[in-house]
Amino acid sequence: MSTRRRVTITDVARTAGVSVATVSKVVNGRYGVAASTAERVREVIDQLGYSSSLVARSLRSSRTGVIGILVADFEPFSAEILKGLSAEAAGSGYELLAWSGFSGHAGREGWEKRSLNQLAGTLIDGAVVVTPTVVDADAGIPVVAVDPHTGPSGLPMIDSDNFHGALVATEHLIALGHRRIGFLAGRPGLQSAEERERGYREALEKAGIAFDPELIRVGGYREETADGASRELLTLDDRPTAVFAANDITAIRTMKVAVDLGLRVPADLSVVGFDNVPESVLADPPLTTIAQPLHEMGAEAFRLLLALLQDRGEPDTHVRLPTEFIERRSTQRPAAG
Amino acid sequence: MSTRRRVTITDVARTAGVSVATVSKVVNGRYGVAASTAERVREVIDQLGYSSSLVARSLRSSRTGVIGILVADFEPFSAEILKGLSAEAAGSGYELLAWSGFSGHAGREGWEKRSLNQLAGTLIDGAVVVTPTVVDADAGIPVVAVDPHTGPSGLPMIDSDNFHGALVATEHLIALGHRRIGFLAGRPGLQSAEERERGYREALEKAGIAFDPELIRVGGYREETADGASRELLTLDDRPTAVFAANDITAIRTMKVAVDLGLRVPADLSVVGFDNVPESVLADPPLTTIAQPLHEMGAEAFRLLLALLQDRGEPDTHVRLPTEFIERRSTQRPAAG
DNA sequence: CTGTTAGCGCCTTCAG
DNA sequence: CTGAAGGCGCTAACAG
Repeated sequence: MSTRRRVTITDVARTAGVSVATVSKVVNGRYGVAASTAERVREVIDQLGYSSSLVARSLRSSRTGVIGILVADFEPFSAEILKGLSAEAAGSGYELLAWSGFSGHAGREGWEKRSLNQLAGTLIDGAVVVTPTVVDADAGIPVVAVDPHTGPSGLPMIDSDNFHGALVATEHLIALGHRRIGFLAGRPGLQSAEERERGYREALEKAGIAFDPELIRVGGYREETADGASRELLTLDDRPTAVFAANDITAIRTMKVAVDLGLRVPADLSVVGFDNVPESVLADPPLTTIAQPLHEMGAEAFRLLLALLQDRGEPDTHVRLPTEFIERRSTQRPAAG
Repeated sequence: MSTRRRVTITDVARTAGVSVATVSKVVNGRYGVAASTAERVREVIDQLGYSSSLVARSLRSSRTGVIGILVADFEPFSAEILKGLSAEAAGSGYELLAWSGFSGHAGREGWEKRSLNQLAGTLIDGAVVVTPTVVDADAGIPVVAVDPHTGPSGLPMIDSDNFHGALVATEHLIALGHRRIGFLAGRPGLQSAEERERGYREALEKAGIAFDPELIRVGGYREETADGASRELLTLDDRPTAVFAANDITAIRTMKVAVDLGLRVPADLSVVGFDNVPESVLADPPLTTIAQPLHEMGAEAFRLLLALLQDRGEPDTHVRLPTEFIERRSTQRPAAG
């Protein structure tokens, strides 16, 4: 397949009969090159189709003009963040490099740190890390976290009002008449996961419903981890009549599991999600959920990072965006009133 | 912000009291290092949080284990391709690097070639290019194109049955009773854009409806370019009662423009899109469209590229996937029967 | 104005 | 078993 080698600056220099330094100057528009020489070099560049290697260039010079978006996976949540960020970055002069650091690696653990180490300082000038559980406070470059882990990270961060959203979601189910409400928890260690659980508990308490630890299972935000958990929940002797899943993906998964078990949604089981990723509308039935302004979160992350890169803006900023309740068709009154 | 420098192999070597070569061997699991030394080095690595720089590594060795997905932008279409590709790539041993090569650059022209040149040979082992209009036939690495430009490229490619999809979309409008049907064309140069126009014309001809060049405007697949075009279409003296837009994004945009002009969709204007990106369901009203199997296309692109990387598989493969008609609520019979 | 020199961080011979 | 040396493609000083 790959017969021809990549054309390097050396090839251009040789063909044009000048030194590599001269070519470099022409490419970067530095002064100190005769117009005629520059012209000839440019011709050769066009003819050979040369373009400087990002890798070599970034190894040498500290600034690359590239911003990294580090995600575990390209799933619906990170994809929406990416869209929002991309729209905001257009015309900023920065190129975007989205990196999926998880794929193939043994442990899901520490992908954020590993990815950051691999790219920071050389390839990228700054990074936005999506749902990190561990991050180096100081990676050597500005870093902004979207929906990060619990506890102080020292990182500027963007998230949404997870507690309030979860409260509203659970209150919606309670208002419908549900009393046994299951909770499919998120990824342990993530702040959003904890806040959503807190919102769930708070709503229960406010309504005077006793908290039953049996009704909480860890869905982990991911399809693969949600199946077993929701199955456990739905096969309890006294199974819940409603489930609040900590994100849409696992909520949709729960609906699938319910159907497999012969339950109808929402007739036999109400389900509420969180995020409002596009997939939630496509689900059957369309999912009632709590919307996070994902595009706005991506855009805000970019703005924050840009401020950091330009040495303005507080490093300990915390931007919290509001959530919104979206009622669709996966919830209704419980069968037995 | 960036106080501490990135930790390099030299730091590890110095701390562990060995040479960089030894550290390199430990990292890459090469033989020829005493167990005790290796152990000590590993400890230092953990302690310092070292991880080899992708840039430096890839500059030196030809293989990086990274696959690039080159897009102009992270918009709904490429995001779906990305999701499908990512799911397929999980566990393959390859890391994914999605690169948005357009942002900030002067000309939209030639982003594919530029991006490929910048990354190929150094950073990535292979690439999937999404909707390229120009590509170097031989970039030095295996390349797969998704929904590429017109004419022979010499590249393995994935697309869907654009002609048939467009035919079905237009026939749907005709069957509803529409006679003046506008077409909002796609990005010139892309094969999909041409095929969709061909399908539109073919349907008209089969139905014995005279083709009116006034009813075709170029939407260019993008929001920014679609606004003016659809406005022109909808303000014609004898305006169309239905519009078939070459993709969902511009179809949704057309609905917005229609509303701005005081038209109701679908009562006064029917609209059909193409792609079935998640946004089409979220639109108001939900968009009738032609579905492309976007996730499958991404997955297939990865499979093809993998085959190429492993020196199996034909370089001139062309995978064409079927489309599917999805009726939602943006189309109905024309008002005046 | 142009070429030479010295690395950026890493990996790979090749000696010790 | 370990370390020193060279070079990947490029840029920034510094000579000429």
